Formats: sequence, C-alpha cells, structure tokens
Amino acid sequence: MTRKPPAPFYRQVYAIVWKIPPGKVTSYGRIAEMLNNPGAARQVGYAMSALKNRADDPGYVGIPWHRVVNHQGQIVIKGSGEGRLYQAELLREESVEFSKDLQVNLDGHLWEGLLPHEVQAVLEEAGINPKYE
DNA sequence: ATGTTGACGGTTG
DNA sequence: TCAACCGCCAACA
Repeated sequence: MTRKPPAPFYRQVYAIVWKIPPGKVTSYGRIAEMLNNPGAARQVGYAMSALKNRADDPGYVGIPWHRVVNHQGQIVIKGSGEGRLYQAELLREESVEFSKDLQVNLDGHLWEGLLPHEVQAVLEEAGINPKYE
C-alpha cells in the first residue's frame, strides 16, 4: 500500500531534519530559515506532527524529529504531556541536558545548522526539485 | 476556490 | 518575567 508522498515543503523539512546530529537540537524557526522560508516555522512543526501518520511508512521512520524544539529550547508537543515526556526521554538517551524539566540547555546542544550551499546539496540528494525558494 | 488548522515566533502590556 | 495577542503560510478538507 504505497502511500501518497508528503507535500513538497514537508519533504524539504524532513531532508534537513535527517541531518541533525545525535546530541544536538535545532528549532522550527531555524529550519524554516535554512529553507529560505522564514515565517514558515509553524509549517515545520506541522510537518513533524504529520510524521505520526507515517509510523509504518519506510523512508519516514527514523527521522530524528525529537531533535527539533522551539526557539527557546523547550519541548512543545501539543496534547497530554505524554508526547513531551517521550521526546525528553529520547533526547536524554543522547545525553542532551535540560536546565529545567523540559528546557534544553541550548548552549551545549544547539546544532550549528547548514550553510545555504549545503542545504542545496541536501535537497538535491533527496531528489527534491528546488521549487521553493 | 475558500476556509480551517496549528509540535511557531515576535510583540505587547 | 509572563501571558495573551496576532501575523505567519503550507496542507488539507
């Protein structure tokens, strides 16, 4: 049962998220900026949310979605706190430190991100036509 | 085509 | 500081 592939912007987001190294985090807004689409931070979050509908879709399992937090380093999954605790657990397994309960210590764990030409290469590698620029 | 929906982020009071 | 607003914009129904 092949499933309809995600929309273009979501695929761009996933291609970037794959590149976040273990033990590092970045924010929804910074991913949007890397994609040359500042202001689309909410859409980045929505792309993460959409992953739970693809738990059985090979190619989208294993995306390190837990390494994406808000610009303050906080875990902001919506719903009853289970999702937040789960994300915190996944990060702790990578020795990410929290200054408070669910507040990531960004000083030591913020991902440097990709340069524009590196983003291009990543999108190219993912076979995404550079439609969105 | 049109209205709704947010795992955001900045501004305000 | 902190909470409440509000602009943002791709997906989706």
